[in-house]
Amino acid sequence: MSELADVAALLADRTRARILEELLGGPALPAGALAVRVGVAPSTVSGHLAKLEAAGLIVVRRRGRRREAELARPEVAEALEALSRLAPGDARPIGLRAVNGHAALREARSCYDHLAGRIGVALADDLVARGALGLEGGAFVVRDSAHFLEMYGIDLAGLPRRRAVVRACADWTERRPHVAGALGAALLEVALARDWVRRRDDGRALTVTELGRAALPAA
Amino acid sequence: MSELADVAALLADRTRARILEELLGGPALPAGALAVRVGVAPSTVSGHLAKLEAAGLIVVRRRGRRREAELARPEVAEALEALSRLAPGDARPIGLRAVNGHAALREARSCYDHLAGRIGVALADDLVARGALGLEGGAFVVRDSAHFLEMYGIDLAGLPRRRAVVRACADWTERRPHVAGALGAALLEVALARDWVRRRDDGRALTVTELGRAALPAA
DNA sequence: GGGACGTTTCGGTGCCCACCGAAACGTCGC
DNA sequence: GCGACGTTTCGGTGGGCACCGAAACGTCCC
Repeated sequence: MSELADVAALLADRTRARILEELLGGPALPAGALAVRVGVAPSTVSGHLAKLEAAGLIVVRRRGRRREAELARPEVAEALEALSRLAPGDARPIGLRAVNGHAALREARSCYDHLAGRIGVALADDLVARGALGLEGGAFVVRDSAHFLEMYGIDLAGLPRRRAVVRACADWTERRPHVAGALGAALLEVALARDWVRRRDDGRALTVTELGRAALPAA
Repeated sequence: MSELADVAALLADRTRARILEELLGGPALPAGALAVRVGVAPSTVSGHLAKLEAAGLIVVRRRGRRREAELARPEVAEALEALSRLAPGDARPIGLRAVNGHAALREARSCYDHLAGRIGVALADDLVARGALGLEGGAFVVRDSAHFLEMYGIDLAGLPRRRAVVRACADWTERRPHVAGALGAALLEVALARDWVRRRDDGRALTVTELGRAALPAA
């Protein structure tokens, strides 16, 4: 009964919540770096990561002598955002206030592992306009004409099948769907690799480069 | 810092989680009834309700000598559902398993205060088809031709303005948007008043009556 | 192989909080 | 008014858990 409380208990600890918020930024982080960022001993972080992994909220990859943690699935990011919408400081009537101080976040940001913000929404619109995607009742479907994406080095057939290939994700600031799922992650990778956008070191915000302004449909 | 953990802590207690799950069913419940349902002393429930109210998760109305609690806003229900999607038993690949035992829930159920399930989705589709609503990028907008709803005793102008008049709510079992917000709540009220659907006493599941099968677009 | 580095395990300490019962408070009905 | 009922406040008890430091473990680099 009430597994809900068990999951919530994992997020109820300040340190674990901070860890997950750091992971929300996108890139996988090793335990030691997390310890510095949230200001606790490495041993403490280690214990937390073990619990989060056991619960399936994060996955931990061995990478050399360090172990990098990242969110396990998009639902985790969605739950985190749904919870922060309940926070007292978040009583914005129509959805801005908290973001106003962060203009960069409105322009372009990564939502877990895919593009969000105005750029993300514009990209989704563009893919629909080009016929690559269809929007059917709030969910995206891939259309045959999506093959032009292979131009960007995205192999649709080769995308991991563990998650929905494409999924609509209601954007936080724009209140419009953008492309999440494996395709969304692949698109963000392409944008980073081609230097259209760059991660700002503080986490989830992205900077659109000159190159990106020329290449991306929204600029 | 990290208000997320504070909110999560409210949901992390088994008893409080049970209380909120009961409230998810829809109707407001007095403290004593909650005590019986979750199996703790009334004094314990009283303490929990005070905390939940202080945090703005529920509102408590005085009604005679009893105090009835209900969820404060749709975001609370959304966060609860987002969290239960993380529960270990909920590892359904494409979104069924947990509901399979509850065929009634798939057919029609109330999601916080509006119609959901197959009926709820069909209703939303129907309203779009009739031109009452438009679906613009994942959010519903009210169109002029929505006036025919007044036939059902729904006064669009008289709906409370505190919340979005109409809002798309991604349905749990159907993965399709249905009508939430004040209009969604009003529609559920109409359906209950005209005996198209009846609440089953166990909470959120609804039964579609013969009358409803004739009147509702989906049957 | 040896030493540095990142990570984990373990024991011990301390705090926070859910629970109940008893008593006080407020409301309803006669 | 006076009981009955629903609810709240308060003190005391108990359990669970986050935290750290020290030591063990595994991996990389020279």
